[in-house]
Amino acid sequence: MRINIKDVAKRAGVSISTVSRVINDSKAVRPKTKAKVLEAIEELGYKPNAIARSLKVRHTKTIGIMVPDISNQFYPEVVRGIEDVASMYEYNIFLCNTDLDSEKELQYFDVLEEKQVDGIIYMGGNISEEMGKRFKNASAPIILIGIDYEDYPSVTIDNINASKEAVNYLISKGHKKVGMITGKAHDPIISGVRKEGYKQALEENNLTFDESLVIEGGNRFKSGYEGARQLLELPEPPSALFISGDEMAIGAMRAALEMGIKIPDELAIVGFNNIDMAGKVFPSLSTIGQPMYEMGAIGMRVLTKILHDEELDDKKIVLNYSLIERESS
Amino acid sequence: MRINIKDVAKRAGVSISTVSRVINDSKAVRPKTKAKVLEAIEELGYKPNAIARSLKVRHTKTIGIMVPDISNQFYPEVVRGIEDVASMYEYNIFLCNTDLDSEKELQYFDVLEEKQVDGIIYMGGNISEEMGKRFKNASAPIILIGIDYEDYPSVTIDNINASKEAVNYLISKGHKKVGMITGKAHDPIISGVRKEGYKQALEENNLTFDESLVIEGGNRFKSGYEGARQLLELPEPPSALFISGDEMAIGAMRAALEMGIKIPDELAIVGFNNIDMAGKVFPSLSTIGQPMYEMGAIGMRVLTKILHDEELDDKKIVLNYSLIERESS
DNA sequence: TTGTAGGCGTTATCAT
DNA sequence: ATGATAACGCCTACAA
Repeated sequence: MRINIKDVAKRAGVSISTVSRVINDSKAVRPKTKAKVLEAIEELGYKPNAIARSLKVRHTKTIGIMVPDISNQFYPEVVRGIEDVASMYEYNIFLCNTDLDSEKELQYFDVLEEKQVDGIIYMGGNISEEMGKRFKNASAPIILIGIDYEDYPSVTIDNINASKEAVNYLISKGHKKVGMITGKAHDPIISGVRKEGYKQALEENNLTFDESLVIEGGNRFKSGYEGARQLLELPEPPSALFISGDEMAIGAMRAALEMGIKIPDELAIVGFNNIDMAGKVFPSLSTIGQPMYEMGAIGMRVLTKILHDEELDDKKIVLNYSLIERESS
Repeated sequence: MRINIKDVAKRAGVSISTVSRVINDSKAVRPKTKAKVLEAIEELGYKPNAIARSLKVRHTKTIGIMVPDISNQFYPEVVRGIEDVASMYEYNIFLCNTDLDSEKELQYFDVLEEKQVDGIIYMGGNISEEMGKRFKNASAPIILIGIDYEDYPSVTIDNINASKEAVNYLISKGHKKVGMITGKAHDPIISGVRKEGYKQALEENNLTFDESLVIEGGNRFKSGYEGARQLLELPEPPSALFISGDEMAIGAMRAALEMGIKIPDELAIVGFNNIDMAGKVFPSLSTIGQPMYEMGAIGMRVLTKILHDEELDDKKIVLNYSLIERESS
């Protein structure tokens, strides 16, 4: 049987209140009795029950994080960032994989609230209407990472300018025909916004946008591979590819290599995200770097500020991206 | 103010017990009153407080998972496996990154217990003495993944035979001089056991073990890169490398490629783990495949069995590894 | 079928 | 400086 505060009170010959006082070291308690209590705790191997405590104090020191898929390259880094600062402030994290499935999202959101998390960090493609309602009625503060929505605090990068810069860069290298592989069509940022940046860059450079040069991918290696094959088998294939996800970009490189197309001489590629592997593959991948760890860390940091009623100088944080030139371009 | 069971009781004009009964749909409750209650719940947007519930029922439907580093290639997969089956059984997971630091491990273990997790899944290099004590006194069942210890349930692969098979394979390809890059020296499995397999294979093939051909790495890309350079610059460099981690192996490939050494013609490499990227890099990496997702899923499955007092036919589960031949060998 | 009340392990207020 | 005691929100005998 798990032992509780009462047991140690008895053992130490004091009341449970003083035991409580020493474990929270609140108020003054005579050194001598404190010692007695500590001793009892030690002997009994007592550990306070955080659940009971939470019920009383009305917070749990835990936060929930909703992420599409932790096994997807992009997220472990940001989750790590979150967890590092969470643990600094003594929060634990519930990890929830939503697979971008709005049913799952809703469910997780509910249990997170039932479990009385102090805050929620949300990552995902887009916020469904139903989810929006949940957000509105949420009893815990919500932070968005990688996405923006209404007036919730968020940390993002400027995806549109990042994309524009990527394809501008490709164009500046002399490419007249640059193709693109996006994410799933319904994803407003990986597909929507980044494609918009791509279009704008083309326009600014007086190149015509050609729908047949952009392929809808699925964010994973395979769709990059297949997308690239499709593009590269065109009668007049593009000489450069902007791909809105590194894993897809690596798939695309693979396709090119297999087709005997030389990178970067015959085909230049720039990806997006700067996942860990981007710098490690051969040839290494040029890409737009998102500061993933920082996005997580900063997101969690603003959450702690909200939780501790600290002043928030900016609800909408947009971090710097960077164009990382490597061997693929 | 968060609304509670009392509020809905009042609203529905019933007692809190009947409300409790409908939300747990235990016992019979007249359809009509049930409807009333449901309606009240709906109107009020009531969500049961799982903390209060946990305090009463003495379990939390959450488990803790301790992992060295979620941003390290190997773990996201297994965590995903864990989470998938956890969510099937309606458990949530606390994710803790220990960095293999025993201080952190101890701390996390304590808060996990204070937060009354129903079980703990532990992954890590080795179990310190202090940690062993914690295990012994733990009030929650513990499952080990990727490591074995005393009589705790564990799911692993046969690392020694896996390693042996890897280098046997290399030798069968005609290599007489095969080097190795291990993990950190103190890690009993990534360094200890896998190195042992390497030695045994050498021995079985009447090749002499040469300490200067094995380098202690650090599990990451960089140490693979540096280790390979070191080995490859030897007057008589090995023609094959067995590397006890794919990320290091990819680093090693990189080093070779930069040195103008052709893979696999001049240097064959086989790694360990079969991380996601192993099949995606160029050239693709031959490796020992650990069923990472399954290890997580199965580990969690046995935990649920323990939690539900189901029969456990085997405490020590060892899964099949597989030698995956790709382009690097 | 429904309601009353005690208790889960704490914290915090109010006495002492 | 310390001790009783009433919550916190829920579940569950037991009673009605």
